[in-house]
Amino acid sequence: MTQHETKNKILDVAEKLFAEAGYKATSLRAITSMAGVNLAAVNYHFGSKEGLISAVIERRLVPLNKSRLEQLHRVLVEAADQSLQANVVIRAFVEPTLMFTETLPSGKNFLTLVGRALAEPDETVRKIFIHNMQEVMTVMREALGRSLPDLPSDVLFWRLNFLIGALSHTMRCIEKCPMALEGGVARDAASLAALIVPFLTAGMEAPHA
Amino acid sequence: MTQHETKNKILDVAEKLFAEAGYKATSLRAITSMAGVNLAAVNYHFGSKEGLISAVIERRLVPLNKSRLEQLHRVLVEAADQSLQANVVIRAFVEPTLMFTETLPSGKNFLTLVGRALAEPDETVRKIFIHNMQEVMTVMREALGRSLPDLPSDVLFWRLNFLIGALSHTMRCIEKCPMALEGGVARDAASLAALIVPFLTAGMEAPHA
DNA sequence: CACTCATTCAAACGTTTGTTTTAAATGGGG
DNA sequence: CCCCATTTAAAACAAACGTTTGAATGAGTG
Repeated sequence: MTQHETKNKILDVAEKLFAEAGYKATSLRAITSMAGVNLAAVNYHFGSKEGLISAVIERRLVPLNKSRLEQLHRVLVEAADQSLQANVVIRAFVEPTLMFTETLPSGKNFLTLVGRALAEPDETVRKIFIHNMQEVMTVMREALGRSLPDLPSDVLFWRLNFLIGALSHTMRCIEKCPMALEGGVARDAASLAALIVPFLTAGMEAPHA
Repeated sequence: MTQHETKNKILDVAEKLFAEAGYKATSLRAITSMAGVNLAAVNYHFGSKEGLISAVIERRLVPLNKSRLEQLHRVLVEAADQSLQANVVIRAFVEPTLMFTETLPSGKNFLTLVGRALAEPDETVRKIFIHNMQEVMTVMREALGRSLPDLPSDVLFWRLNFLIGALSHTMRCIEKCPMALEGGVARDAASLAALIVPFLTAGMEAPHA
């Protein structure tokens, strides 16, 4: 097995097991044995378990955020002179996110993993995630601010948090909805995006006291 | 130290440490040493670590859900003949939740803990939480359905999930917002509720395709 | 006082964890 | 062909984990 194959096999299995059982509860022995590689390979290639989770997250989050930034910059340029609509900004952020499940076979695993990152008690994981989200969050905030010029800064801040909360919960629900009430119909990523964008847009545009 | 004191001291410390570091990463030794009790006391009084987290959650979640159900039943009765407004239903659910921080000194710890429950990778914790949420979620769904009679069942289902996601993220943000962008102003529970209710109401009432 | 029994205690149990260290085998690129 | 990064197997490491045990404690009761 070549170096490239070994590293990728570890990343694939780790992504799957981290998504299923969480970072803390997944042992390196479970990962390496399922990947069919030696236990020492993780420390050899990634330095530590922390290096592994970092690599697992960044392997997919960097391209995803690149895609989100492209979409955001596109709608910002297209609306350079005209008014920028909130639903356009929100769609630019949400669609690359949810569509990620269909870009890769392991897309659902990754969305589960990263959708849990903000709620992760382990500071290690949270810091890796937040560090990678800094830029796109700043741009997102500016874009939303431009589309909602009458919204006070701190109201915008909290509504952006509500948006992030709703979206990250939805990302976790794609693989398996934890609260499945009877009659909860599964949705593909596209129709889920079509459902959540109007919800978030209305919330962002809601009147405030 | 009486039995009552021992059990409560363990519950208080466990609530705090579980909120800070999560269920898996918090050891019984850390809990018992901080509580000033013997290590074996946990297994003696709660049977197991799982029994402890169950007791920690239910000690506060049962009264909280009782309060939420009271509010929901109240608004359902008051609007028995007239039309039921979505913002009234949402406020009946959200306000007891966020106000919980001011009912008890450890309210923020508990909200952090339970706000993370749905994202918890450990199936044990998730099942305890979901089991305790079943009834109030059913009532909440019925109430929202009555206030939004034109909303298809599966759209209501997903929007309720968006609501839960936004609220649970907010619950975790009360103690410490993980994504703190510059200019993020802290809010007390009351003004946070006043911020999130219009957001969620507009989202629930948004037009759908 | 003696007895009871729930509670507390120190100590140890067996298991699992991440990590490191051996040494030998492997195999692709210069 | 040979070098060297890589892979492997095996073992050991110290540390931390949840749980169990059996003796000590001590307040309440007859």
